[in-house]
Amino acid sequence: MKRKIMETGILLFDKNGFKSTSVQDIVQELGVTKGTFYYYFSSKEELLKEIHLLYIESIIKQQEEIMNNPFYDFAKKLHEIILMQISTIRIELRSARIFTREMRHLSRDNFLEIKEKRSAFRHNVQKLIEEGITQGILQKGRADIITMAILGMTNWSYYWFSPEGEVPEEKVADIFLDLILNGISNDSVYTPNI
Amino acid sequence: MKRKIMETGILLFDKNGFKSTSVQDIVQELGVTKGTFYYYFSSKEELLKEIHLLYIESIIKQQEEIMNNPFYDFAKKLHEIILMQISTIRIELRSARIFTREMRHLSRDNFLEIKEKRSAFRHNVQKLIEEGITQGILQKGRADIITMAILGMTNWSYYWFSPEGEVPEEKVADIFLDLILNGISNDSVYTPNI
Amino acid sequence: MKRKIMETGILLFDKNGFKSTSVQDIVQELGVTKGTFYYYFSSKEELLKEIHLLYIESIIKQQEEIMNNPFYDFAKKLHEIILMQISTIRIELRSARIFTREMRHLSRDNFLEIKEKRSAFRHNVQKLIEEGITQGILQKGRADIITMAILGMTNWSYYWFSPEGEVPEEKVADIFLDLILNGISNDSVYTPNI
Amino acid sequence: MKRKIMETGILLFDKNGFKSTSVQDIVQELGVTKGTFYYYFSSKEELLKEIHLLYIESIIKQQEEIMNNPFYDFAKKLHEIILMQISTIRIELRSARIFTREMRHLSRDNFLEIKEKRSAFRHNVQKLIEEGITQGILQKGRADIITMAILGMTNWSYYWFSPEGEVPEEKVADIFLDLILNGISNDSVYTPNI
DNA sequence: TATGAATGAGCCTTCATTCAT
DNA sequence: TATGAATGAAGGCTCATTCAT
Repeated sequence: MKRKIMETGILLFDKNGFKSTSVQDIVQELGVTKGTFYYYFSSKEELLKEIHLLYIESIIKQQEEIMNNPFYDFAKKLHEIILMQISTIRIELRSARIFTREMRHLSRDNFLEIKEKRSAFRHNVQKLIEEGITQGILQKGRADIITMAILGMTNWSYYWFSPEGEVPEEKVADIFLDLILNGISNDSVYTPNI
Repeated sequence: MKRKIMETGILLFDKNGFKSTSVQDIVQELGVTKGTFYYYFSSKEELLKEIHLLYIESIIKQQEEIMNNPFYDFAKKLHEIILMQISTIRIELRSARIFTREMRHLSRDNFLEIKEKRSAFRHNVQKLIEEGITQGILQKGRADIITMAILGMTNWSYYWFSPEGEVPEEKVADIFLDLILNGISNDSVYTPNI
Repeated sequence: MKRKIMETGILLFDKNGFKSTSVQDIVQELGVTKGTFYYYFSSKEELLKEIHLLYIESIIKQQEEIMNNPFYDFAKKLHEIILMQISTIRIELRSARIFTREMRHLSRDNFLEIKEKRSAFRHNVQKLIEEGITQGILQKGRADIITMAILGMTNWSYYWFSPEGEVPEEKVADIFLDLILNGISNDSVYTPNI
Repeated sequence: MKRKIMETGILLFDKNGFKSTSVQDIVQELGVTKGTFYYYFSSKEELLKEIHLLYIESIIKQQEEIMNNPFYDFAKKLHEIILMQISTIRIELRSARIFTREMRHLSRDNFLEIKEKRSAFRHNVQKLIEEGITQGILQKGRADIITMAILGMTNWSYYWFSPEGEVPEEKVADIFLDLILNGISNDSVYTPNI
């Protein structure tokens, strides 16, 4: 039952937003009563928090498996991390969207707890970029801003990518990775602001 | 007064979200009463709609000025469009965030009206990419997905870029443009998935 | 309207208790809606607080007028204060009962504010007793416990005295005063615990 | 277990009131579940009723032992009854307070049952006063109102007397009895309202 | 142009109680 | 004897909106 409530919560929070989804909406969908909801969750916010935790802990775990894989070189790691995020869409699209949109509705304590894990995820990506620079594979540059550019691409994909569309997720990951590493210009002569 | 209501609405919708901001919150901030609000706006949603329109029409207008500037070549246009979006942060950060987060709270008709303009903006970027390809400046590829990657970078910047930070917006735009055109790898030999 | 809400609140809080009286009960009695209630009071507790304040400030004011009356001697003052409390029944019986029964439902801050005024009332009575002792009118003794005995008599009367009964309030006040000053035994020879 | 539930009920009903104490509060305090509660009591009200009965039957029994003691004269009886009530504080303070405050939450039938016993207690006191008058020990007067004055003193003591304070209960009983019999004025010449 | 009073629907949450196990 | 899951009614409170002035 708890799992069913979470699934329905994810569905409705994504569709209508946390604030616009009432506990009534959730239990009605499940054919149970409000009392049941509060038997499993102490508040609507707790449900939101558990949804956040489930998601962030899942992708942090995947990320760490990639980072710690001794058979992966730098490029493979970057590719896998980007692919992982895009692939996540297929099974956790809704959670991912809730994650980026509804975090502000967590209370201060829960907010900070989630924010910390979110930062950890970002730092791991940034660390990877910095390693690439150290190894001479990447150009020197602002690793922090590059990181944000990459996360921007992947996070934004939750709002347009459709697993049912004509382009499969692997293809999107390839395009992203190629863009990030090589750019899209035909030669390398262009220098901005000249 | 109408302008002041809009400004306060932007402030609060951004800070707390559309659903979590009550008409009471807005008028209280201004020291007027609810009656006043409803004299200028027929509903809370209408305020949201006007905020959306003000923003999207402003950036569409800027975009078109760039696109139609006969003195700009392709690269300059791309640079200017990216810079324009980042620069917007300084004066319209809040509107931009509301734009990406609260659109779902518009009623069907208003939603469609805004969505159309939003698509127009995206299509203009995509058209620019396609021109670049046609002109041989860019490599052949999925212009649509490249467009989403670019929009992802810029839209995401609303959630981390701070005009008060150490990196100025022009620098961010340069980094983004360089990433998009040339990538970040040290050479061009890398080919993913081989 | 605010006054009407207070009157109804006094009626129902006395009859059924603060906790057992819902805001719905109050507004239903008045034929208005809950919104109206919350237009005048920020919470149910605030109504309770205002009821407390109205009562305690009223009797403190009366008490001070008696205490400061230069034409009253000690005995007259004591008589008037006891009579005042009994007389209050006729118009503020319900408030008086709420006062002694529902105070615990005030939040900490409101509780302390009311408690302070309540103590002031008690201290004034005790001060009067101490004056009587100093002036040689009363026997020496524990003024504090005597005070509690007197307050017990008068406060308890709220639970049995009926203004419609055969004994008028002045008569009750006389009996109380006589009991306090002279006791009920036929002579003064009795000494307890011998 | 039943006894433990009653003890906890007494504790919490006194501390927070009947209405503000949930069955959940009680079983939580005991580390058991709601099912257990309903195994021993058919409803929350039944617990309240048993608490009332336990208390009132206990003090009625004590009262009757005093009244029927052939070695006690009138004054001794009055003294013992007052002392008994004050002494009760030490072991049954909470029950006594619940008794005077929560009776209204009993259903009609239970209410009447308890009320009858309560009246019996009061009538016994009044009968004692009347006997004193008949025997010429007390002045003629309204025995009913005198009774209420005495009960007021003793009942009120539940709200201020502390067994840990500097004045022991025997001393309080002595002061009360002396006040009732002899009054507190230094002579007997005072006549009110002249 | 602006106010202030009122509405009514809906929201989150609590809680006494039931019942199969 | 005791548990754990579930119910359903009610409670306090919020809020977008209306309307006479």
